Amino acid sequence: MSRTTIVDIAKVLNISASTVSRALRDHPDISKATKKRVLETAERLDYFPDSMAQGLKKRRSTTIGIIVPEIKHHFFSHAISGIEDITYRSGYTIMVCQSNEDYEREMINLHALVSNRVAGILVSIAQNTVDVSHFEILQKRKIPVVFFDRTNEKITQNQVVADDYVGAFEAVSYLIKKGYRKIAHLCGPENISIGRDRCNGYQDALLQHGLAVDEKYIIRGGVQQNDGSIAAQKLLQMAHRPDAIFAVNDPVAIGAYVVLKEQNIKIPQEIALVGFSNNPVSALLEPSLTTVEQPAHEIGKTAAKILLEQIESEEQDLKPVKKILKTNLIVRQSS
Amino acid sequence: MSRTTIVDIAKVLNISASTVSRALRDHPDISKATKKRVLETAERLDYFPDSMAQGLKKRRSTTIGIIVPEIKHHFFSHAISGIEDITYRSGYTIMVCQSNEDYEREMINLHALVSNRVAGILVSIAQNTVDVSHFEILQKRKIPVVFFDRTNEKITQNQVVADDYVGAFEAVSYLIKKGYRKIAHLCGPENISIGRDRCNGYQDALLQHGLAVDEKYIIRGGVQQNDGSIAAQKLLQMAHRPDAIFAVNDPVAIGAYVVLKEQNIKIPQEIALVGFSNNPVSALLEPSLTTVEQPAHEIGKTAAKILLEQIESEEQDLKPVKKILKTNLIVRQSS
DNA sequence: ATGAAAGCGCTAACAG
DNA sequence: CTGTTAGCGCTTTCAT
Repeated sequence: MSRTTIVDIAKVLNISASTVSRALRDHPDISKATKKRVLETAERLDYFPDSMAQGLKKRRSTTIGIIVPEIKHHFFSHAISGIEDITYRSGYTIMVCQSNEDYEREMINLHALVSNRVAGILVSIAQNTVDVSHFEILQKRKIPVVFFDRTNEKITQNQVVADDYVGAFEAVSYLIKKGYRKIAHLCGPENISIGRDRCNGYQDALLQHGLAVDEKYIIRGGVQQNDGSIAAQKLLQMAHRPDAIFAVNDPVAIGAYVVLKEQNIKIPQEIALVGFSNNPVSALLEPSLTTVEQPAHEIGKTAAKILLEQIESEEQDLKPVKKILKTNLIVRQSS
Repeated sequence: MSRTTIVDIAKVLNISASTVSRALRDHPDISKATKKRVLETAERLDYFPDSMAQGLKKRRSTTIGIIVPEIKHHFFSHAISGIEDITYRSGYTIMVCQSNEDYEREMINLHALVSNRVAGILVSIAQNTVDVSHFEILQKRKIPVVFFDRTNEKITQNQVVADDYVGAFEAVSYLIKKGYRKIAHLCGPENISIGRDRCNGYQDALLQHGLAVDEKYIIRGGVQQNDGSIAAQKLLQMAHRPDAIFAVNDPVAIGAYVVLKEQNIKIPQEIALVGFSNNPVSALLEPSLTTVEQPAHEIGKTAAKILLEQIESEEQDLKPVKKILKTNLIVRQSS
C-alpha cells in the first residue's frame, strides 16, 4: 500500500478532500467535530502532508537554502547551526550546499536551490567569486536573500557581517600600544569583504598611530591554515623580520603559529601573533592566541531572522538591511 | 512576469510540452534540431525546472535528508561535508536537521524529511534516543536510510561506523604497554554505540592484559567538553588517582586536559591522557593529545555512497549493509 | 459548514 | 519523432 493522501482520509470519512485539507490546517470554517475526526483518521493512517504538492500549489517551499564555502569550517558550521536554530522554530528546513570556494559550483548550487523553490537563501560567497550577477536571478524570482560574513562591494542586498574593519583596527591598535612596530598582516583575498575590510582596518590603525604601511609586510594569500604557514615562512626569511603578525583569521594564524613554533621563535617575545574568529582551539594553544571574537552563531541567527522577516512580510520591495555585528578583542598570551 | 515553465517554451516554439520535457532531459526520441531549439529557448527565457513539480510527479525528490545531533560539532560538520561531496556529484542536494541531542526533535526532523519526500536519509541518533521505532516509518515508505557513527543495538538497517571497540581496545592496550595500570575511562552514554563500544573496548583491553575493571574508574557522562571537566574533577578528588585517562572522545579529553592543566598536573608524567576522534586541535595542544583517529569525512562519504546505491538500485529488499571503518591510534605526547 | 472543480508544473503512457 | 491526455497531492475559488 502506498502513502496516505488527503483523498484517502476523505474517502474513509465520506467527506471531500477540500474539507480534509481545511480541517488539517485548522481552517475556521470547519466544525470542531469534523476536525477531530479528520485529525484522528490522519493519525491512524500515518498521514504526512506532501511538501512537494503543497509547494507546487503554493509556488513556494518551506525550505531555506544555504550556500557556504565549506561546511566543515568552524565558522560556517557554527553559523549554520545558528541558522538552523532560528529556521527550525518557524517550521522551515534548511538545504545546505557548499561551494568549496569555487565560483562555478556556487552558481550550480544557486540554481539547484532556485529549482527547489526555496523560500529564501543565505549565502556566504566563495573566495574566488568576483562577479555576483548570478544572484540577480533571485530578484527576478523575488526570492529574498541575505549575504552573511562574506560579501563584496557589488552586492546591494541584505547583509549581516561582523565589524571586520573595526575588529582589525582594534587588534592592530592594541599591538601598537603594546609597543610592536613592525606589524605584518597575513591578508585574505581582497575581493571578499573579510579580506578587504580586515586589511583596511590594519592599514588605518598603522596610519592613525603614525606608522607607515609597508607593503612587504602584507602577505596576500588564502584563508586556510596552510596559507598561514606559507606566509610565515616568507616573513621569517626577511632581513627585517616583523615583530608582530596579525592574521586574517584563526586558521591562518595557527598556520603561522605552527611554523614559528617549529623554528623555535618565541611568541610573543620575538614575534607576537593575533588571529581573528576566536576558534575554540585558540584558547588552548600555548601560548594561547590573542584573537578577535567573531560571533559565528550570532551572525547565523541574525541573518536567518532577517531572511524570515522578509519571507513572511507582505511587502514587495523592502529596502536592503545591512547589519554589522560587534567584534571583541580577546587578549591572550600570544601578544 | 512569472517564472518560465515548460509550457512557455512550448508555446514559443509551437511544439508540445511533452516534447520540451523530453528535449530538456535529452530523451533519445527527440531530434537534434528540436533539442537545440528547446535548449536555446530555455536558456534565453531563464528556464529552471521546478523540482517540486518533478518530485510530485515522480513521487520522490532529489534531496537527501540528514539528521545529526549538532551541526557544529567537529565530527558532524566533517561528516556532512563528506556526505555533500558525494551527493553533489550525483545531483542530489542535502537537507540538514539537527536534533540538538533531543529525541523529540529527532522525531520532528524525521517527519519533516518524510514530508519533503527525501530520496533517502542519513542519521546519527541523539544522545538520549533509546526507542528507535520512529524510524520504522522509513521502511513503510521505502525510504532508504543509513545510520552513521551513532547507532544502537535495536537498529537493524544500514550502518556505517568507526571501529569504536577496536579503537578503544588498542588505545587502552597501548597505555597498558606503556606501564599505566590505573586507567580511568570517561565514558559516553551507553545507549549509543560510541559510548557502549568504546567502553567495552576499554574493559576488554584491561581484562585481556590481566587487569581488573574498577567501576570507580569509569566515570559516566556526556560527550561534550564540559562533561570531561566534570569527570576529571571527580577523578582528582579520589584517594587513589588514576595514572591515565581514556576519554570517549576528544572534546571530553580536552575538558579533562583543561582541568589537569589548571591543577598543574603533569601530562603524561602524573596522568596520561588519550582521546578519540583526532580533532585538529588535539595536535596543537601542549602536550599534544594522543588520540584515536576516526575518519569523519570518510564515514560521511561511505554512508552517502551506500545510501545512493540503495536509492538507485531497483531491488526492493536489499539486505542491510554494515560497514565498519578502521580507526588509527595516533600516539602523541600526552601518553 | 462543506463540496466540486480547476490547476500548480511536470512526466509518461499511449497514440499516431 | 512528436502530440494528447491524464494525473502526481494539494489548495482554493466559487457554489451551495
